[in-house]
Amino acid sequence: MKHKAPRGTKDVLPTDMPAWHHLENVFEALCRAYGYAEIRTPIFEDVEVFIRSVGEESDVVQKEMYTFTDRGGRVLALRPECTAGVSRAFIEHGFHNLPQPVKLYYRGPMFRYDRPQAGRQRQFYQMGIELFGSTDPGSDLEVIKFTSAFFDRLGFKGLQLHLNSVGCRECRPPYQERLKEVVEPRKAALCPDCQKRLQDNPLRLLDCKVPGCQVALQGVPRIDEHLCAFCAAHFEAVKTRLDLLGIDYLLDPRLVRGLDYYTHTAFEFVSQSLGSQYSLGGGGRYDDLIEAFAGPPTPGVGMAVGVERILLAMEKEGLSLPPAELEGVFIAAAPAAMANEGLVLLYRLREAGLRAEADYMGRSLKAMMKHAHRGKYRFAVILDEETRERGVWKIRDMAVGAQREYSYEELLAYLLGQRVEDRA
RNA sequence: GUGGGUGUAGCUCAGGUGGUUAGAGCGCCAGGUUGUGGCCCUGGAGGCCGUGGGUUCAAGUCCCAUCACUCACCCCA
Repeated sequence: MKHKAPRGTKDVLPTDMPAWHHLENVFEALCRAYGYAEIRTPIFEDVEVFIRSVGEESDVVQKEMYTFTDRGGRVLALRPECTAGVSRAFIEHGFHNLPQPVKLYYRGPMFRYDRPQAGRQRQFYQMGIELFGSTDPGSDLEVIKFTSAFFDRLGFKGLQLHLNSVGCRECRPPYQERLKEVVEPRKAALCPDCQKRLQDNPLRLLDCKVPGCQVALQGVPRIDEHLCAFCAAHFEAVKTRLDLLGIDYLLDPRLVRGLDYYTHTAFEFVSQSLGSQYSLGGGGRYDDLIEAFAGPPTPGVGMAVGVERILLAMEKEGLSLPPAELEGVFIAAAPAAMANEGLVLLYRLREAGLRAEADYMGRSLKAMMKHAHRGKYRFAVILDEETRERGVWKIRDMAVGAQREYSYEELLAYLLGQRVEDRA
């Protein structure tokens, strides 16, 4: 084969679409209920947008970005996530002048240059929400509850919600210093990556999975024990609200998340059935992000879920989609009829918005019936020499096999008036 | 970026130690006594055996490279 989809990308085929649409429909129904409005931002931005938001030191920026220079010499990058772009748009369009909070949702492809694996692609789809303008713990709760409701409606059982607070610019730096001090003497026991992290981004030490590092880090100070008064109170308030709504969570002091803009609440929904790419979605609070873009200080909290990964998990857990209904009309007509009244009927039905199809392949009646069956059409209209002579139209209900004859007017009234719900 | 596994029809997979015209199931197409789907039966189409080199009289089979997928690391959706 000469050309294949580029490494780490996938075609989403017509047969995949029912599952995709199901996810999108469930997500958008929640957005409506929760009051989120859609925004679509460009698929690429100035690299700076991502460096400033996601973080210079993050893996995403360091080694996973698709960066390129356009013909005008602009340095751009395909978006590795969408919070940065949405935040940029928030400032650019003066959304801080709107009644707060401003609640936005998005969906679309993201790009990360990473080694592909099941559940990890170079182009993948995320759907996410952002709530700007409030520090109220209720807004953290809303975002988490939204995510949890989303997974519930898809039929997930047993997903785990990991929860942590990563502090704020008041309490995180002192904590990071403490961490450095404590870990420094044990430096020799750490993996090379962690030795580097100790310098650049000590928080990331915490979620290293190398066994040696975990041992070396035992008894290290926990961030949830070093939060400032504000952060501690905020975290408590979020937890209280989760309890109130009966949402189970697992406190995970090692949950750090790789995007540097997070402050306070960080959370992640984790699947047991997925191997190492187990995170189905996550998010948190980012109170300094808008300011980092030179916008007016504006807190925010948001989340994103990964479409392909959810689909994988649903398949593994045997979660079914709503069954496909029989729908529409297949016109099984002899050639002479199809050149005349069959053609007229076909477009009459289509103009009325019905799913209607006829044969272009010169099939026999038997083959057309089979085709109508496989194509999941509800009705077959059968036109042959005999029905033409008698001036009647045969219609067959494929669901039950019942068949009857109508005049043209009756047929139209039946198909258009009652749509396709009732039986022949 | 590091290490392991895999790569044969549209799909899921068979093809001991290299040996003629590469198979099955599903799907697709056609037919089963002059045109009515589902079940069943029969037949047909469809494969540069991922790609490129090499070894050999002979390679789907062995070797090397490359690409892709996959698992783990890493990272995260």
